[in-house]
Amino acid sequence: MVRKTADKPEETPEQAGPLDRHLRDYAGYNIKRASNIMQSNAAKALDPYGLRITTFSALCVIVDNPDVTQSQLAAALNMERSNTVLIIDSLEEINLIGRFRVPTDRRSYALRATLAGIKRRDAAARALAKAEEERLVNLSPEERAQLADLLRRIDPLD
Amino acid sequence: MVRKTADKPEETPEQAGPLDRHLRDYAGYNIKRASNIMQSNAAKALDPYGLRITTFSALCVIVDNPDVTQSQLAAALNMERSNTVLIIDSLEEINLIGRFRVPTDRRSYALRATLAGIKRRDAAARALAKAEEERLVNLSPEERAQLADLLRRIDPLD
DNA sequence: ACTATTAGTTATGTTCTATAGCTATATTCG
DNA sequence: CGAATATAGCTATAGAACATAACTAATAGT
Repeated sequence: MVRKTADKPEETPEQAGPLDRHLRDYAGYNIKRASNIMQSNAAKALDPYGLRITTFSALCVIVDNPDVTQSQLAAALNMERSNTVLIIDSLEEINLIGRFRVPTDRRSYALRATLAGIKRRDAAARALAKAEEERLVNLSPEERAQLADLLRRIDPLD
Repeated sequence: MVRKTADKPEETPEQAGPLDRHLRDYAGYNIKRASNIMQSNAAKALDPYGLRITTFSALCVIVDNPDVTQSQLAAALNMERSNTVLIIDSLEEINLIGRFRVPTDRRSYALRATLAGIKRRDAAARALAKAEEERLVNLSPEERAQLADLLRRIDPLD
C-alpha cells in the first residue's frame, strides 16, 4: 500500500497530559480498565483450581443456593440462559456439581454442588480473596465499601 | 444422559438474600457487572457512528495526539500492539485516520485523524457522553469523581 | 560489524457475550 | 377440557475483546 510521508512533525499537542486524557472523562473507560485488571488477576488466581471466572461464579452460586435452577442462576449472574449450559456442563464434567431432576417441574434441573465442589469453591474463594487483596492495597476498607456502593448504583442488581 | 432425581427439595438456604450474595464481596465481581452495563451501553451509543468501543477509543487518542504511533497508542490504551493493527486498519478503511511514514524512524507510522475523523469523533463523543449520563443519573458529580479516583487507584494508569 | 531491540504485522486461540431457533414441559384461559 | 402461550434447557453460531508466538524491517547499542 502507498503511504504518504509526514513531512513536518507538526506542533506538539496543545495541552500536555496522558494520551488518553479525553477518554478518562468517561466512567465506562475507567471502569473497563479497572475491570480488565481485576479480571486477568482473578483468572490467574482461579486457574490453579481448574476454574474460570464464569465457572467459579456459577459454582459459588450453586454452593450457596442448593437446588437453584439454571434459569435462576442465569438471572443472578446477569447472563443469557444459553450461556449457562456449557458452564454447567463443564462443572458437571469435573464432578463439582450435579444436575437433578425436579419432580414438581420436569423442565428444570436442580443444581447441587458435590462435596468436592464445595471444597473447591472454598479453596478457590480464598485464593481469589487473597489475589484481590493484593490488587486493592491502595484502598482502605471504607473506600472498598464505597466503591462497591457506587458500582451498585450503576448496576441496579435486584 | 442419566439424571438422578432430587428426592427432597432440601432445607431452604440458611441465610436469605440474593443468590450471588457471596460474590458481591469481590470487588472484581461488582466492577465486572458495572463494566458490562457501561460497555453495552457505550456500544449501542457508538453504533450509529460506525464505531465500536475500541475503534472509538483509538480514534479519540489519535485525534487528541496527532502523529502518535501505534505502539504509543497500544500503551496508552493498555492493549497489545498486535491488536491495534486491525483497529487502525478499520479506521483507515473508512478514512477517519491515515498512516504516515515517519522520516526519522521508518519502522513506525505517525497516525493522524482526517477532518472527517475529527468530526466523527466529536459527534460520537457527544453521543457517548449523553448515553453515559443516562446511566449515571444516580451518581452526583462528586460521586462520579470519587468513582474515577477509586478506579484509578486500582489501575495505576501511568 | 554483530547483536539486541523496537515497530508493525500475521496468524491463531480462548473467553465472554449475544441471538435465533429448537424440544419438552407447564400454565393460562376460553 | 383443549388450544394458545410461556418457560426451562439446549444447540448452533457469531461477534468482539484479549492474549501469545513468530515473523520482517528498521534502528540502536556495543
